[in-house]
Amino acid sequence: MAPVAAAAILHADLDAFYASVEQLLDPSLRGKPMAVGGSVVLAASYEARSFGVQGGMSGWQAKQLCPGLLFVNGHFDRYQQLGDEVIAVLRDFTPLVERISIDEAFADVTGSVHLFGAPSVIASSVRRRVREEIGLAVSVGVARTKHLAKVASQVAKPDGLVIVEAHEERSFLDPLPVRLVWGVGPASQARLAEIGIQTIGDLARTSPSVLQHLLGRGAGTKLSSLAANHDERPVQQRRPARSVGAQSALGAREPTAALVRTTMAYLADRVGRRLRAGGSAGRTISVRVRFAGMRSVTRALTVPVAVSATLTLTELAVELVTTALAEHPRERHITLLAISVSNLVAEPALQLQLPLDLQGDAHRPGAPRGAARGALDRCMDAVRERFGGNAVGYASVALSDQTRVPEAFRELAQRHESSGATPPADRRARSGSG
DNA sequence: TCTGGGGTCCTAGGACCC
DNA sequence: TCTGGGGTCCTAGGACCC
Repeated sequence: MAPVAAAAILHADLDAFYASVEQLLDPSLRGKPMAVGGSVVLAASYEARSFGVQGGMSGWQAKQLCPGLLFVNGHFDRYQQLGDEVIAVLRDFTPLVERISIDEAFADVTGSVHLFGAPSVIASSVRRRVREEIGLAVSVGVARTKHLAKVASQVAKPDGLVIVEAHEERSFLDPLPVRLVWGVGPASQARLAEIGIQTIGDLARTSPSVLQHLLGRGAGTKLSSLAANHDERPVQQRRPARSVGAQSALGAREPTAALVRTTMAYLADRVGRRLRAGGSAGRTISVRVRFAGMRSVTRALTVPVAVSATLTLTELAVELVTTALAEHPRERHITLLAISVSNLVAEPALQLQLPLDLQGDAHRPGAPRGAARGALDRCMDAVRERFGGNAVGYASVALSDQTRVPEAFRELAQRHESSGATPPADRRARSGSG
């Protein structure tokens, strides 16, 4: 009898993904400090990182650090496509692939060794194929658990492979900074530092009750078990989304009724479209209002029937935002509005919105009611699918001035839409808005 | 000049029911 | 009329991740 093979998990993480894709597409960018974005750095090449440029930084801050920094617009459709191709390479070795973002995935290759060789061989094959067939560098960590594999891939960057054998897990983890533990961010890191915890080894030597006291019961327990290297989470092929949201930064604006209505219509439209495209609807509608100084409040409402109709979402969201604003009368400006729909359920064949509409509030004359809303949405979705995302829209959305949102982010959010010619209807709407 | 957009999970308190 | 115990659902806020 052969011994039972130890579990082997790969974590594959593309290096500086957006920036690397841009360098792949445009050879003149290769070897140069460059970033995707403009007002904000979405991703920085390794050449830029050596100057201290990091994702999330403001564009101007990045320029201070690296005066020669080149900014390019993102090609988000290409990111999605190339990310998909990398995942497809992983799937050639095992069906057990858990994608956790556009550029990152776990693969359980425990059962694949008979076909493809040892985990280290598989990892090398993945890296070679991604390099040769797609043209990108991917770092890979290989270990017995997801957490170890993920830590290993971080250590492997850039363009490396780190294999953690079962007998060396402790010696691998102990000297690493706590920041590499999944779930330790700036806040936890600061709290841990206060009691002298710097490394994962320090963390592992700290009693769970101390960590629970410091970070809360849930976080403390989770951290203890990860640091003690007890990670039993399986690679899960697909988890359904638990929420769908959209947000829009506004600068500092006076929260007029018109601004709230227009922005929430725009956001509800995006969320509604994605819900319907995914065949789902949600019962809980949450909004977030951010005031100057990053203070923010959230308001949520759970309704008896799941909704996905744009107009219904808009009305509920406007009401929630209006309530939140009324409770903060001293705030002069808002800097962001957001909507999120959770408590998701698979959408029934027909929208069951009638009970909600019986509330009958907030309807403008001529606004579609009840089941008509679902029909209208489906109609507009179909037109958009054929003619592009801006072909039709609710008047208030088409007329809205949402151009403050950086182009890159909007393209990311709207990457499924065609970039073809702007239909006449849309031009009229825009020029009509003055 | 503090920053963009899309998510997940956890906690604490309250309402409500049995 | 008040008390005790237990469960579920909802809301608001926060930390964290990519």
